[in-house]
Amino acid sequence: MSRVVKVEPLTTARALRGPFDYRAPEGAVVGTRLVVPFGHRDVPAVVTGLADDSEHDVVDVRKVVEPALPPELVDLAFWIADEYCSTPARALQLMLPPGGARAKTALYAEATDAARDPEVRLTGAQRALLDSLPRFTGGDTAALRRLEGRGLVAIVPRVVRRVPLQVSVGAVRERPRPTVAQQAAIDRLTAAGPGEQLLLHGVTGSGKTEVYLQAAERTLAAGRSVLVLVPEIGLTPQIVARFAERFGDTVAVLHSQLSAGERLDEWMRLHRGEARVCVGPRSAVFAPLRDLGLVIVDEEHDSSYKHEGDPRYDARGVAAQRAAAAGAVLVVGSATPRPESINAIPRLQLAERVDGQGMPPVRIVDMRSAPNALHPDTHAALMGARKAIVLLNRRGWSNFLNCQTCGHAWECPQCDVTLVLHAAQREMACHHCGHREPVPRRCPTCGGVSIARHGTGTERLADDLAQAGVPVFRLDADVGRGAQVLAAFGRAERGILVGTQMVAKGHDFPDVDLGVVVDADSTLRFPDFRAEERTFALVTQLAGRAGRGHAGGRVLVQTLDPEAESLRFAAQHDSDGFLRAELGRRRALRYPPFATLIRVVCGAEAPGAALRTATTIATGLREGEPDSGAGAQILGPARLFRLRGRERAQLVVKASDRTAAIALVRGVVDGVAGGREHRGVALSVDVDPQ
DNA sequence: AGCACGCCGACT
DNA sequence: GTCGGCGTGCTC
Repeated sequence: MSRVVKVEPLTTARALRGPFDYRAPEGAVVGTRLVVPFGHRDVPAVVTGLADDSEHDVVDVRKVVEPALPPELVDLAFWIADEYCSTPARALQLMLPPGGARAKTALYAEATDAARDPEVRLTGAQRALLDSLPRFTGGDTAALRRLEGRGLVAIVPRVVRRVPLQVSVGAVRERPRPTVAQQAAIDRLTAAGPGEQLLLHGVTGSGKTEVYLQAAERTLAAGRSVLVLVPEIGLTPQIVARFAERFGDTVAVLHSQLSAGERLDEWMRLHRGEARVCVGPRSAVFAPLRDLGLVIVDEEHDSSYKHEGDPRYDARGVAAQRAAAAGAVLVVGSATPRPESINAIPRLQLAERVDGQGMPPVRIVDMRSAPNALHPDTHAALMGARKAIVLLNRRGWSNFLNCQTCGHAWECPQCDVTLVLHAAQREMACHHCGHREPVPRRCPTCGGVSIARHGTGTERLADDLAQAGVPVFRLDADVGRGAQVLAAFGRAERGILVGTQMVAKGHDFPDVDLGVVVDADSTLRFPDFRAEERTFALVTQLAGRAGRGHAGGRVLVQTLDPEAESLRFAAQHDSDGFLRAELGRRRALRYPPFATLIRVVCGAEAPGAALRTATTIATGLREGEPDSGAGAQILGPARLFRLRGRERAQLVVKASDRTAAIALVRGVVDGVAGGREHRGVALSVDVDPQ
């Protein structure tokens, strides 16, 4: 029995990391959760190791907290801390069971032996009540309490499970007969050995989900568990429903739209091994599944797999690590796989839709001489369509207001961006920090009353189209229940679904006959090496949503750059051509997957502090680089726009040796974070930035 | 990161 | 006289 536990206190400080030693409580193992006295306060903590003695004077822990974390998740946390240049404590925070709720109990009544005595005198109602037991007391608590008082009934609290899924019991759908291509993929997946990775590249509608389901079925039959990651569960209820339908109670879901209680209960079902399939978004990669046999990452190109807080983990990378550590098979699937995946993972293809239809024709619409947000041809097509999906990646009414007299532009007081007009709320909002202010009546600088509204967002476009007399359904972060909007659009005979990127995800409606990308340049012009990939994926995904019905369909893509390669390939549905060209470009420019990028962002309120710290880090990196073996270029530092009142600066490391580069950055950043001259500067390291 | 300790200025 | 400013140092 070890006498000392090695403990990681769950603090957020970069400069502070364990392990710290405490006297081992009874039964402590790796993963045991604790509250420990730390400094002048009590702090939650996790046991990360055991030892016989310590060089410190150890003290007792305050308490042991149930349930413990599975030890594999403790290992995974250390891997994340290293891989994403964070700390073990921050990584461990990600693994904790959902907080803010306790197990729910209700009163449960059972008849005692005394109740069986024929001498007992009861009214008819009491007899009926006794005969209905055992059950939860429900509305009969008072009556049952009276019987309890006579010793005829025992009432005890019992844990009740909160159930987030409506599993349609008995509605188990006939499983479709796989196509030849699906069967080949299923067989290949089933034959895959421990730790093997496969990429399922299937066009929209090619039946990837059925392949996942059958692979999952075989994994479960072999006694192992299955993890299924999806981009955003609110917009992809269909895949959850299909897993639930096929596997019933064995499926647990974990996502932010569940109540805290539901989330805890689902987590506990996984922890106890009652549920052996977990479906969820990014954070579900930390689900406490045991004996993992299959990890599925659906829509693997989706950027929501990247976490934007510290640690800035990539759930795709974490999923691969988890699968490798568990000896599980990893399957990543997409109609538009990332160049990284194509380069690294053997591919299984599903080239045909299961309904045998081809892809809809895509036309590129040249906007260079069009005065309005919609080209006249687009407008005409929309008026003639039965059901259309219109994608405009800009929320609000218009994204830029200025005074026609003096030119004053309205900007966020905290961030260096313009405020976006939201007409329905009669306010202007900053999309970065959430700042809001009323719509101005006059210019604060010159008093002018003529204010121009530039640019078109989803709110304005939806309004314009509704004016034209077509039923419009708007879907973006400003409208509450996205699933309800999608359901209403699905039921409608006719109409236009207008929205941001989310309209191109997950759902499928058989009768959509037109897809429109209003402003393909909004992703294309983004100053980012993934701009081409994003644009290609967006157009291809939208094309996949249009033309599923008998009438066929078509797609219009408005752009100021009709020659853009990503649009040309998307219009030809040539994903292999696109990937070949994109990989060539990435190789030439030394971008991922041919190099690793690491971004370091410094932010501070004090003027100049962020840039000063970034410069110190850049200097440190340049000095350390020759000995590191990372083969790294250090780009920057460069100023970023101000955010939430904080000045920011970033630098980027582009390296050949990933592990060496991560070690180099970690060393320099931890050194700077530990020193006091850069206090007040927040440091964020992003390995593989999006 | 917190939190306490400690050593200096302007108020009841 | 004390209340409290935030510089400095520590957390098994």
